[in-house]
Amino acid sequence: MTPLIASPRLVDQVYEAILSAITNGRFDDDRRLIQEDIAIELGVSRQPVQQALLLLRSQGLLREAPGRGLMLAPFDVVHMRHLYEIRGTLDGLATRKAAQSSSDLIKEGPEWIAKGRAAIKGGSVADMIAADLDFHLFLYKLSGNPLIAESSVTHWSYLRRVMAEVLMRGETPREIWDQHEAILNAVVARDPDTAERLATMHISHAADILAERMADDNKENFTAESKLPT
Amino acid sequence: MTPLIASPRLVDQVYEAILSAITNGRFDDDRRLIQEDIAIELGVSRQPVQQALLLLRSQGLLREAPGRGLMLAPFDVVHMRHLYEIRGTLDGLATRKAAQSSSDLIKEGPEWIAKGRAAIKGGSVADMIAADLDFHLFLYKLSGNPLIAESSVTHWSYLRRVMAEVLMRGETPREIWDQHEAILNAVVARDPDTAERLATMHISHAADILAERMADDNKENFTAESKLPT
DNA sequence: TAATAGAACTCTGAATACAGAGTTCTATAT
DNA sequence: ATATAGAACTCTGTATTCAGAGTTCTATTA
Repeated sequence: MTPLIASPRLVDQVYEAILSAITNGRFDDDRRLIQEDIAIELGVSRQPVQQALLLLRSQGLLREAPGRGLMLAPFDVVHMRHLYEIRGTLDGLATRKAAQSSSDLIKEGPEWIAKGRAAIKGGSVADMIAADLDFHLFLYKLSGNPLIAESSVTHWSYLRRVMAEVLMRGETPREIWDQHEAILNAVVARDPDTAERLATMHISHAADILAERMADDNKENFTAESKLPT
Repeated sequence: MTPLIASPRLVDQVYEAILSAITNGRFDDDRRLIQEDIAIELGVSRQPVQQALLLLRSQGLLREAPGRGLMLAPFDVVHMRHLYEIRGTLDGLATRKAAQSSSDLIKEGPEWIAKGRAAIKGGSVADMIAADLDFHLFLYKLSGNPLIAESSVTHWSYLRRVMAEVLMRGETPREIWDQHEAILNAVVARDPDTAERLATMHISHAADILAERMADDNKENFTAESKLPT
């Protein structure tokens, strides 16, 4: 009695396709996204592609290229920090509210933790990111405010890209899942203050790690400066 | 040396046109938005209209109508509360950061307050809403995190509609601008804790007012229940 | 050899055309 | 008078076409 409206809309599929191509690093940083190329590759007309790109651009994932067309929005440490600042407060709110709620859903918590640890053992970056996202979405859902998850969609599509790039090299910080577990415990214990505090700390810790890594391989991969047209 | 790329894109203009039509209450709650009608009215083809609607829908302002086409997303007290919950934390963050920053912009503060008070005296609802938005945007800018303003765009396009509907009847709560002034003072005094606290309180106060008003003229104007297809 | 006019090309945004899903209307049968 | 088959209509999503802005290439000239 819930779904009712399936969405076989081409736009949505194209949107997903492009998004996953981006997060999987299948686009070079300086490569321009040409409507027609994508259309041909996906076997559709330019129309739905154009709309999907419009959406992606409105979410800040793509930028107007100086000359012509669109390209990936360059990401730099500053921008990442800004993103995490917002996510920090939003996650704090979500976790606080989760600790105040009394949903049955809470029982699923340990499962998500287990999955996360398994992903780390497994070694697939994509799986790790997915598990991380899943855990946070779980908290959002628990919060009872559906808009939190909705707002974070944009952030995550961006973060997935950063995380992918960063986790690819260097080992994954294992303590992340200890922190997740601590957060979960605070939620289960119905301790909103602690839960919020832990969540906020967790996010800022994650931001620090990313910043450090980004600083490391700065020269090769992260070009923050916009090459001005001469 | 900044703008360079003007955007004579039709989509943007159509987007703005529809948005302002919505916030000005020029659409009945149950009226469906027909691409072709809008296109004709604006003297463009369906293409840019469709894209603008896509954007609007992706921001939650429009909903797929059960039968056919799009209609205004129904708003109810619960949804409004969720919105304000997020805005509360975001505004709290912005204000805290504003109090920590040391921008010259702060000097503009009193101007915005004056404008707000003038708007209330003037009596135009649109002006009041604009002034309110302007003040908060001012705080966002002061925060130094551009993403805060960006995230709140969606919220505001929704809020404008609620506020318009609600402020139209009943007098405008005058204390709002006293609160704004108090917030500004805390920011000027470089007192992040107080600033954040005041901002959060301000938002939750505003939410209470809206909720009360919405409850009042509930039966006529605010249809929260989704008429299930029989 | 270096600079430049302009031809050819690329790519986008917008308009128009087309096909299909779902709704409403109408006329017939009970 | 009411129910119903199906014709006609509405509106959407997608494809195709068109026009223009900006770029790149080429050939001519100083």
